[in-house]
Amino acid sequence: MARQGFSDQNRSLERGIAILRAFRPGVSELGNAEIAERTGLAKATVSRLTQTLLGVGMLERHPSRRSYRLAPAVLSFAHAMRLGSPILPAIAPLMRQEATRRRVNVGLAAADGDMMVYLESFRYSPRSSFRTVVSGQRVPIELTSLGRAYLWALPEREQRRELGVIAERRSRAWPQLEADIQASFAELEADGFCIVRWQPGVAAVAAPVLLPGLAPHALNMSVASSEPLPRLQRTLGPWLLDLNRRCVAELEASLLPEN
Amino acid sequence: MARQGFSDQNRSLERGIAILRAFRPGVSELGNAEIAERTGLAKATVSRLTQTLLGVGMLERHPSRRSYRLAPAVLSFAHAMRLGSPILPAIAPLMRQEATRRRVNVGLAAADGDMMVYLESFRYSPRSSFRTVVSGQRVPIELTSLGRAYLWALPEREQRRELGVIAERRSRAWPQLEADIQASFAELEADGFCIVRWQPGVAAVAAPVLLPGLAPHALNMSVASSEPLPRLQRTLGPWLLDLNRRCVAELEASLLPEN
DNA sequence: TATTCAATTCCACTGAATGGAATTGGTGGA
DNA sequence: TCCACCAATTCCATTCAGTGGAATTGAATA
Repeated sequence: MARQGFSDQNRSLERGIAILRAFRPGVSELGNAEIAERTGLAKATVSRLTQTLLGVGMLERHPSRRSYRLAPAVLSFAHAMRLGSPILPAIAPLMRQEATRRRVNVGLAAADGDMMVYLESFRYSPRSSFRTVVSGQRVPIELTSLGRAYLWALPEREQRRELGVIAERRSRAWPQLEADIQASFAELEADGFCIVRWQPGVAAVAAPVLLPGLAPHALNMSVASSEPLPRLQRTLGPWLLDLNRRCVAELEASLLPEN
Repeated sequence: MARQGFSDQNRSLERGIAILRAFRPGVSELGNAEIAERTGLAKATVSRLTQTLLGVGMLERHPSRRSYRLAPAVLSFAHAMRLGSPILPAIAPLMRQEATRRRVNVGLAAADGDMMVYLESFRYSPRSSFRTVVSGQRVPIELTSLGRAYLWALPEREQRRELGVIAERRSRAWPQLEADIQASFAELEADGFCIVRWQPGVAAVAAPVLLPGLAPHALNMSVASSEPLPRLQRTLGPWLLDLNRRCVAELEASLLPEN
C-alpha cells in the first residue's frame, strides 16, 4: 500500500510527475532545493528523480548546473494529445472560422483536476491574426463559464464530488461562490449556455460538448467588452449555440467512420 | 544500479515516461496489452503504471475501459515549457512578422534525442492565416536543415556522439547520408545556413541559434516550391540570416535584465 | 584563500515494486 | 441465456530498487 489516502499508486512515478508539475508559467526554472521544498520530497530523492527526468529527456539543465527546466520533449506529448483528441481536430476548423467571422475568441477546454485546460483557443485580435497560443493554459474551474459548463455536464455523482472539493478549497468565499455557480447552472439548464465575467473587461459564454463516453469538454466564446452582460448574452449566446450545434454535427460525422 | 546501460535511474519513473512516449501522432489510443507490447514491460507492471498515470492526470481512459489516451494535463507542461523558454517568447513576434512579410514558414526547434522538436512554427498560407499548429511536431534530425544546423552547432564531442548514433541507426544509408550531412556542414561553415529539400516540393533553410550555455536551437524558413535549390538559396538565405541577426539582438536585449 | 550553500553520493534498511499465475470482468457468438 | 475468449486486474512470494539522513563534493562569493 502506498501512503495515506490513495490506493495503489507507484510512488516514484507519482513523485516524478509531481516534479514536472512544479514547473508552471512563471516558475520555469527550478533547482533541486526549490523542487524539494515545493513538493515536500527529500533532497536526495529529488536529486535522483531529476537525474532520471533529465535522462529521459523531460528536463534539461541550465548550464549553471543549478537549475532545471522543462525540455522540448514535453511538447511532443502535447502535440500527440491534441492530434489524438477525438474532438479537437474535428471541430478546430469550425472554431477558427467562427472566431474570424464573429470577431471573438473561441476556445475548447477540458478539465485537469480543479482547473480547466485549453486544448485550443483561437484568439481574435483586430490587428491581423495576433495569436497568442494558449493551448495548455489553465483557468480556474469554479470561476469561469468554461468550468461551470463542464461541471454542469458532469454526472451527478462526480459533480457533487467536484463541488465538494471546491467548497473545501475556497471555504472562505464559498457561500457567494456556490450561489454564482448555481446561477450559472440555471442558465445552462434554461438556455444551454452560461455567461460569466471573471476578469474585468472580459466576458465569456460557454457550453458543454459531450461525446458518448468521453469526459465532458467545454466550448467558449469570449470578448473584451464592458457592455452589460444581458446585452452580450443576447448576441454571444446564439452564436455559441449555433457553433456548438455545428460542432456536434461535425463530431457525429467524424465518429461514424470509426468503430 | 539499474539495468544494463544507464547509470542510476529510477526504474519506475523511466518506465512511466516510456509509457507516455508510446503515444504519438497516429497512436493516440492504447490498451495495456498494446502498451506492454510496445514498451516490452510486463502486463502487470503496465497495468499498475497506467493506473498511476491515470491517477495523476496524465492519462484518461476511454469509456470502453479498454484503452487510454493522453490527458489534457500534458498540454500544461507544453504551455509552461514554451512560456519558460529563454528563447521562444523573445523572438516569436519577430518570427511571426517575418513569416507574414516574406510569405514563408518560420520555425524554431530544439533536439529531443534523435529528433528535432518544433517549439513554434508560423506557417504562411496564401488563404488567410491557416495555421496548423505544429508546436511539438517532430522531424528527423539527420534529414532536415533544422537538424543539421543543430548538429553543426554542437560541441565537437557531442556532435561525434550524435553522428555515431545516427550512423548506427541508419547503417544502410549512412555513406550517402554522411556525405549529405557534411555538405550541409560545409554550407553552414561558409554561409551560416544550410538548405535541404527533405520532402518533395518543400525546401528549407536553417541556421543555429546559440545562447551562452543553453542547448543549441535552430531557426528555419521553408517554402513549398520546386524551384532549383540554388535559386531558393539566394533568396531564403539572406532572409534567414537577417532574421537570425535580429533574433540574436533581441535575445541579448532580453537577457540583460535577468541575472 | 576562506566561507557558504546546494547538489550529490554514501549507506544501511526496508517496504515498494516486480512478474508469473490466478482471477475477474466484459464482449461477442452460438 | 449461456459460453468462450481476451484483456485487465489482482494476488503473492521474492528481492532488489528506492529511501532519507548524514557525509562529501563542488561551485560560487566575498
